[in-house]
Amino acid sequence: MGSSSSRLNILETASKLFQVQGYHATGLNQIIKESGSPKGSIYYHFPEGKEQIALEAVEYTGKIVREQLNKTLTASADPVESLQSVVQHLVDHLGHPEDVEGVPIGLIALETCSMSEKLRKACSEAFTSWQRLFADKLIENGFKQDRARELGILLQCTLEGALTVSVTQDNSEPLRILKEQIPLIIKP
Amino acid sequence: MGSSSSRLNILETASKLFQVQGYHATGLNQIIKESGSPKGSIYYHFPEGKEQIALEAVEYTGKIVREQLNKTLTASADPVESLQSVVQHLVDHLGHPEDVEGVPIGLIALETCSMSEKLRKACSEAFTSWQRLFADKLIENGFKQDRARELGILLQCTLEGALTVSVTQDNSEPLRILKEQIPLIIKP
DNA sequence: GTCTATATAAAGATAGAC
DNA sequence: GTCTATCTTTATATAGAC
Repeated sequence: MGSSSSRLNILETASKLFQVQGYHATGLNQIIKESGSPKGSIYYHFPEGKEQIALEAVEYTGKIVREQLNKTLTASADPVESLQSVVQHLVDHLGHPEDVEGVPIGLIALETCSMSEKLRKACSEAFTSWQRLFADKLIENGFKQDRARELGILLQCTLEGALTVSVTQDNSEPLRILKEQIPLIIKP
Repeated sequence: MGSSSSRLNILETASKLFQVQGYHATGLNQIIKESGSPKGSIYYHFPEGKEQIALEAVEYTGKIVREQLNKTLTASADPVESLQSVVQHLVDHLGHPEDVEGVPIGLIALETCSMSEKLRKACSEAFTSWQRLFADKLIENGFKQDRARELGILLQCTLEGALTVSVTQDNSEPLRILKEQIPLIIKP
């Protein structure tokens, strides 16, 4: 261990800050301060600086969200019901972005995709992995592979959008409407 | 006129930059440089500084997108067909964010909603106005008012999300899938 | 109304003692 | 591995000549 504890601590703090505030609004100074680590440590653990931290933060958040999605999706056998649980979970955490599942990576994706190809790819891969989880759930329930893939992408996009609009409007209605319309969208 | 030309020029330049790069990545210096206006002018026309420019840029972009949506939505009587045209229009402009309809205001909305209540409200109102355009189109075509409102919100969220994911993945597939699924989503 | 020079704060990054 | 002091650049913002 040794370094691990301090490194992970920085990464967790950075991940939360990047999610809520975005890449450019989050300064190294703030990461230092909130993580409790000194500025010297940050460049020891992440020698390539801010971009490296962001890259690892995106991968880290991608994995956490993947695990959370997996848990929620397997809680019920019915795909409609489990997808509705995913949306409900977002509604429940709307005002509390201190949890890692707040506004995942849409913000940092839009901020950095035209600036760093590395970061764009990392965000893209996180999105793809979530899409695949939705698709797999549908395949398990008898959907054809191509149709499941299509719906997986559509679902992830719709979630991303409804979350963005709910946060912006400070209102859970967009997410609640999406939840109600899930049965309509999930059709073979 | 007099001031109008210079002022509008700054606003148009700022709107494009905010859309593509976001609020924090866009510096006043860059707005000055690309608009050709001198730094003195920017504080003459926008005495409250960057936040005022961003606020007016969001309102400006909201209006431009509203006008563009209106045009596309009235081109065909059929709501499914005209909504598909809206999506196709986004696909066509994916790689060219120099047009104002590139990645409208999702980025600046996420960046600023937890930082400035003024800006959050401006973004929220732009979203609402677009949702209303979709709803009105559906009401014209015999949808009940409540159902049309619901679908208007869902459509705007889905567009926002599919655009975000398409830009991030550098791939029009998410938007194209959405286009194909519009008939499935638009059900009374 | 236009433009330049400058003030001031904060960013990312580095050096080097411990 | 940890911490501090500091370098350099850039950001927003202002003052004041023209």
